[in-house]
Amino acid sequence: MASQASQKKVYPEPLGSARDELRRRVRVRIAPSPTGFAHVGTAYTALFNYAFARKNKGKFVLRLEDTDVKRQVKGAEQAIYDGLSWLGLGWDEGPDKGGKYGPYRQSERLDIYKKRVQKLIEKDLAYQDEGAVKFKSKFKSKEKVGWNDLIRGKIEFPASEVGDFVLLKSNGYPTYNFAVVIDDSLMKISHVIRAEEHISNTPRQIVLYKALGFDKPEFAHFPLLRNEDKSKISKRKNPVSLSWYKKQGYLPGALINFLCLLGWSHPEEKEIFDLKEFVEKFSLGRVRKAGPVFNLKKLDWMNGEYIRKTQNVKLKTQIFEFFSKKYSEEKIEEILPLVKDRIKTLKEFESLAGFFFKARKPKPGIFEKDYKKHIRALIKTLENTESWEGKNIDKILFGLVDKNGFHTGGFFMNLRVAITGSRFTPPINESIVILGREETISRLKSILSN
RNA sequence: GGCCCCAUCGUCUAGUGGUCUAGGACAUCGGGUUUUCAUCCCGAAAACCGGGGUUCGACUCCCCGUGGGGUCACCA
Repeated sequence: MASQASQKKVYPEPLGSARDELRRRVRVRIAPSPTGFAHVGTAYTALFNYAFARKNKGKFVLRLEDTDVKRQVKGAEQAIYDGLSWLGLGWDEGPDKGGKYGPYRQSERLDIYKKRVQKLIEKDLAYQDEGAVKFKSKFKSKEKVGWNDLIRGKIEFPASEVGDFVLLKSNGYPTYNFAVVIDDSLMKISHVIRAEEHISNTPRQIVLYKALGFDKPEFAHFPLLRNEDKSKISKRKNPVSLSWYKKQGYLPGALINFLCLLGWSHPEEKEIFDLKEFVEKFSLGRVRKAGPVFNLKKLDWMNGEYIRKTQNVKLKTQIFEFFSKKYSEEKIEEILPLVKDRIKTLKEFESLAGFFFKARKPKPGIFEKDYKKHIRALIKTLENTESWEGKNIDKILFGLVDKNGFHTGGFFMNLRVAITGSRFTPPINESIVILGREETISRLKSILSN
């Protein structure tokens, strides 16, 4: 409803002039290294890059930085594809997809780096040293190297900070700082959007752009996700593997939404929105500079919200798949309305509704008083009940309470515990309707026989 | 330690000099609905790191402290 003009808070996007923008097509990338599982930090980086690319009608490139031979892990590459795909963060070019600036695995670009390093040696900008090739830095004492960061503004380092550093390792592989500059240049990356941990690498890279005769791209450094103690997010202190979130039963849309709100805020202060809306509203100007603490409490709430707004037919399928088709879709669909408001993750379906599929013995002592009396009366009544249908069950149960003068709360709790083995359950009347007459009576009887 | 980045409720955040007795969300606590647990609804408590400037006026701008973080590899 609000027109563009009425939105006062328009942040200037520091992208240079509109003409610059047209001249330079937006191309962004993420460059994970396949050294383990797919990391939530990779997803976070991908999210911002994806949004920036889509928003600006540009391309989003996936490049694998597999230059650390020792830390290479076998399924890591696939895990990255799976994780990003699960979240709906699709890329336009990559090792699996190809593209005209490939190859997209650095291990397949070794000859490119060698050629470039050779040129640097010829120009006396690099030299051999113990089997490696190092960059030769030569700066005047007061020189500065800096850039205008799209998120942080002007950042400057004393050029003296850029010492000589290795470009090509003795095993023929490039170092990160060298490969990243060559690849970003050759792949025509226009905006390097990455976490703030890379700020201190940037001076070296800028120096290299110049030495290699490339234009430097724009840089934007967003904040780093933090542990509770504010240190950089880590495996030790947080679940960081994307597959963990999937296994816990978080919905990809909820995880994405949660990540969106870390370091960025919706211009209308909305909390719940999808990836499409994020792309529409995204701007680097709304990215905060301070590192957000990664706290799952809000994700739990958000996931519950997403579960509640998912259509039953869809949610049914998700639960069916989540539990590897262990429970029948028909049964899940029947139970769903009873549990939808009560679960925060797909995984919780089992703890809440598992009793439908398998009887659970109540722990002794969790019954209310008179439970045997209640159960005996129940069995007697239910055995004489023909119509096993919601309205009738309600009528019969309340009638029973009335007739015998049972304490209502105690009576229903005892029925609940006898049937489900728990005091926290979906609505019990509706549950026994689904469970069926035979199973219900059988479970009640088994309580008395113990 | 050098260099660099950062600083609003417990947490995520709004805020770009006056609209701030600082707004929202999660979490927490209290209440309502309810045969449990949830959902839902209502309410409460909870923050501008400190000190100097600039200004008629600073949460907002500048400086200095303090605190936190990142980075200083033939890791990325």
